[in-house]
Amino acid sequence: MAVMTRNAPAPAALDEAALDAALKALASAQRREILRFLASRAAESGKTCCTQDEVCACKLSEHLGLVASTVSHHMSVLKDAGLVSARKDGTWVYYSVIRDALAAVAAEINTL
Amino acid sequence: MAVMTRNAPAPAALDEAALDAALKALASAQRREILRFLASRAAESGKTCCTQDEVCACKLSEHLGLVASTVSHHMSVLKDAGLVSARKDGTWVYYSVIRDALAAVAAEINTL
DNA sequence: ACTAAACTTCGACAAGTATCGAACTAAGGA
DNA sequence: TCCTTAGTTCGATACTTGTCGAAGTTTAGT
Repeated sequence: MAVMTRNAPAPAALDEAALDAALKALASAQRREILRFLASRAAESGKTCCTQDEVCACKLSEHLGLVASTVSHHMSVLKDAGLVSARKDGTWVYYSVIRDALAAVAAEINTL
Repeated sequence: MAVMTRNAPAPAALDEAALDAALKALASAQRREILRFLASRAAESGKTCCTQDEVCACKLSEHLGLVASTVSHHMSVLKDAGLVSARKDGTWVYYSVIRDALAAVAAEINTL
């Protein structure tokens, strides 16, 4: 489900509030590192909690050296900004980047 | 409007610190409004202090409804981030957008 | 039911940011 | 020289953000 337009035609224009949230979310080195980590799929492959293109919060915690509550905070900022999606499965939460959203932000910057 | 397809060679990759400064600068509605205002050339034309593609600080102050010192603060954030350039002429300072810098930030976001 | 694991929410504190008014600097006139 | 105009710098205050540890929630296993 929800694979949809891989051809990424129109990333859908953002309103000012959405752009603001996205840029505030991106204006943090830790959160950009999270996005890069998700984008790289972290694919140290068959670990217990991560599938091929998703990463669980515990991996992020380990990777960044931050406690779980801090990671949770960053993830909710990214989620609220529409830059990542979360999928819960059992006790784990798998995150992945929403590439179209990043593309939309990039497009908005170019039209500033 | 919009001069469009400039050959946009290579906007030059940003290092992490430059990207951080640029995104922090962009993560403010007031500063984005400043960039839009500069980009539109504000060209209410032949006013006393603004040339065709540049805007003086006093115009920004008026446009945003902020006192001069606050505008000065925002402009130095934008300057330090490399997103605008300033040219002093007499008692006025003319600002203009550095479009390549915005393009570089957009490109970095797309490669996150 | 009890326990453990994986998150999230809450409360607190430190650090950073936005804004103002006041004081300062620089440039052009009268 | 004195005065005015355009901006910058400084100091204060209010707001926002990043981070932690502690407590709460949800899910799975025994």
